[in-house]
Amino acid sequence: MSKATERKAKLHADLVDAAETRIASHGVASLRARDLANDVGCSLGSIYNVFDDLHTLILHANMRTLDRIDKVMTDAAGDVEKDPLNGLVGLAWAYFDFADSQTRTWRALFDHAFPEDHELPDWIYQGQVELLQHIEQPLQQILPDAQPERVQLIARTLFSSVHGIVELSLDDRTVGLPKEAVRDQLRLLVCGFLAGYEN
Amino acid sequence: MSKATERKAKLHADLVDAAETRIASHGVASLRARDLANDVGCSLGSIYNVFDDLHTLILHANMRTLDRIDKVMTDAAGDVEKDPLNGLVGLAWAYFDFADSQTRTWRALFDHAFPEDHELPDWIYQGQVELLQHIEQPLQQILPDAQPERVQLIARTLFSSVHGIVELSLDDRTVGLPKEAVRDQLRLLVCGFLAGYEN
DNA sequence: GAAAAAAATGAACGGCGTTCAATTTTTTTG
DNA sequence: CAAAAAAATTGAACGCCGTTCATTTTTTTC
Repeated sequence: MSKATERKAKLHADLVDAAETRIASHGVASLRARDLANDVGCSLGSIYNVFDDLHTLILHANMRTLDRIDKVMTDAAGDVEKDPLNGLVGLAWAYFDFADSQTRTWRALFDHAFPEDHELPDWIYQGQVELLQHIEQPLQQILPDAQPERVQLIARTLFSSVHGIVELSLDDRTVGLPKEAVRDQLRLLVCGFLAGYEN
Repeated sequence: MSKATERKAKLHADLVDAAETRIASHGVASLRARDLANDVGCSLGSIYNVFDDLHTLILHANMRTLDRIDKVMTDAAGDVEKDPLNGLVGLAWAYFDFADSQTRTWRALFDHAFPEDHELPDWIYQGQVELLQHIEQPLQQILPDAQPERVQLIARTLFSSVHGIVELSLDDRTVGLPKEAVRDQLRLLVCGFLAGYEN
């Protein structure tokens, strides 16, 4: 790798690092190009030599978050195969734990409003699809006769509803669940919903 | 009412009107103080004679949205008392219909990030609590032996999960349900969850 | 080592929410 | 009704922001 390409790659990584740190400590809304340039010791203009705009930089930080959630869910999956229903509950809990312990970082995934014309890169979409696959696997076990398309639909329903519960419970300004109640309710929701499906 | 107070009240109303219109057509993110001043024919500074800041103005527009959702849910409630379970499904559907048909307006309720120090007025919180009461009523019928605090908890769980499904399904950039599948899945979720509760 | 290409720089631009000194209008006072 | 006080209106100006670009510096090519 040429010297210039090396430096460019390092600046890219440094900027995403700095963005992650600032998002984690102060939230994505207060991310500033000038702060980032200071953090990594480059000029303001250099940021735009590496990224099209700040939105793209945020997307890279968000991709790392998606990867970390994927790891957390992989760990939580444990022995899903033995007990897929409790496995799904564990996945929901893991999602909540992540969001609860890294709220600002997690929020950046959904809070930051990208311009409507700004199309998201495919790897962000793929990162979300991979999360869904953690759900689809135990789901297919619970509903062995269900067609894959149906399993995908149910996985999205489960993810969306769990996400809603987590989101509102972590938001002080909306009528979400108190944090202490989230685990119980997540279990009731997941088990109840799938009992209703008892294919 | 004095002449001055009248004019101030009119300007207040006009500005909220203009904000609603702009939010509905272009989204809360592109709301501009200068545009609003033009819309209602006042000067830039006059806005700040009526509202502390734009956030407060948006909160008033959002409050109107909450009121409209309350109306929609009141209508949807129909004869909840006859069939509370289907009543709850109807409430979920009504919420989805509203969000689907007035997406930008509905999104402004949750999208706009108010400064963390900026405390929300109590009437916004109350507006949300009123929505919950539409859910609590049929819920108490379905679970006659449940304590009110428990019913409140379940109502929040239901609202949060329905909200999550609606939110992600209306967002092109996340892995939500396709719109066509939302109604079915909402019914399955509500019924399944409550079946799991079968007191 | 000279020419060409690439990267880095930071001042400058345009747009934003908000402020404020100056002005006009309304209300109160005598 | 006039004069004084209070309130509202105004728009230029401030400070901050993301982004651009002419210029300078560094790296690569031959």
